[in-house]
Amino acid sequence: MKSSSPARESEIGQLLLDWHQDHPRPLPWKGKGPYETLLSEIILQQTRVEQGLPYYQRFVTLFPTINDLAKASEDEVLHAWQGLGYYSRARNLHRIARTIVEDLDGAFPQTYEAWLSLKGIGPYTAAAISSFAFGEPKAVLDGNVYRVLSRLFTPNADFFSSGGRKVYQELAQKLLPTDQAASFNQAIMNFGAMQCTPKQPDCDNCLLKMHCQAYQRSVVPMYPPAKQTILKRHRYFHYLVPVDQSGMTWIEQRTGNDIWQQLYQFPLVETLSSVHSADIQKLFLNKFQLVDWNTENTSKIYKQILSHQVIHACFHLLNGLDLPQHTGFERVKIKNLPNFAFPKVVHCYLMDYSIYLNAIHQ
DNA sequence: AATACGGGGGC
DNA sequence: GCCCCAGTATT
Repeated sequence: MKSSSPARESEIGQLLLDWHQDHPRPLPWKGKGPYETLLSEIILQQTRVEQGLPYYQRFVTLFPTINDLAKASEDEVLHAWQGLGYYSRARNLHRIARTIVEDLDGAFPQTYEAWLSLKGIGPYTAAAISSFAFGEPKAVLDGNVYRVLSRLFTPNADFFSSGGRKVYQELAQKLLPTDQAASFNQAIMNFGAMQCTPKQPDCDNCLLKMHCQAYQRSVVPMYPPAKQTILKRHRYFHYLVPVDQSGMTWIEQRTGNDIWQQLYQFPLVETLSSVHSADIQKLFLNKFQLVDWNTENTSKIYKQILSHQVIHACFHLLNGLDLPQHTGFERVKIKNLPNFAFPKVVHCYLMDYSIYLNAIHQ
């Protein structure tokens, strides 16, 4: 670790606070109560301010207080969330509101640990809410803070591992003046968003350049280090949805040391490169050599599906069926399959004894 | 440690 | 069109 001293750390902390004073970013949830803080922080998880803003406005209009949010049905909350993505955030937010109103008598948690114990609140959000709304001296560590710290101190630690993240958390904590936690957390995040930007940061006009290790060594573009990318290969999943005259289909259970262990799926052949339809058919005939089926019919039924999202949807469907717990093909009544839609990627229609899978794009 | 969740933005 | 994004829960 590069040399650093408490005096230097507090100087950097003060400079960030000064910068924040000179570069205010007024947002509607600033300086409001814990409810508005909670709303904004959940909405802003993985979401840009510009995208989240209209949703924040919608929520404070529809649900002005935490009591209104707790009283609302989950359906109403999800509807207000529509289009924002990561919908479990909405469910968690709703549950948190009910917990606070019903279990905590309307008293908001105040400490970092208390917030952290709620589902949907992780280390970042717990630090953000407890510091913004209650002055808890806990440093936030989000993507902006990570970038700023990385350039300032160029620590030899991998942010994307649990141990490395701890190094960054401690760096941030050391900079935080305990009596100005809220302002400091705002300051360092805004500094990352506005000054110490991912691309083309304005280093010439940066009031931290004297303290910035990356700048001093002229290696700012090298920081923060990119997440080491594990070599990704394409996997092509070809599903077959066979249906016989009696309205039965086949499914299989995944085995082996791979994703989705033990989960059920439509019969699958996997290839490492894309394959023409005729060749896929041969692969399936090979796989099903013991099964007597009508090639002419089935050839029209299978579809080549490349997205793993489809697999995910498949096991949701198939898990709902009561199946024997052993490996191999199972016969299932096609008419017993529930009427379902693959979320976002594929719609499934049941027509006569055939299933058609259609890729759709939203 | 790896994976899923979901939109929008950038190349 | 494809790749990326960095918070949280789950496995």
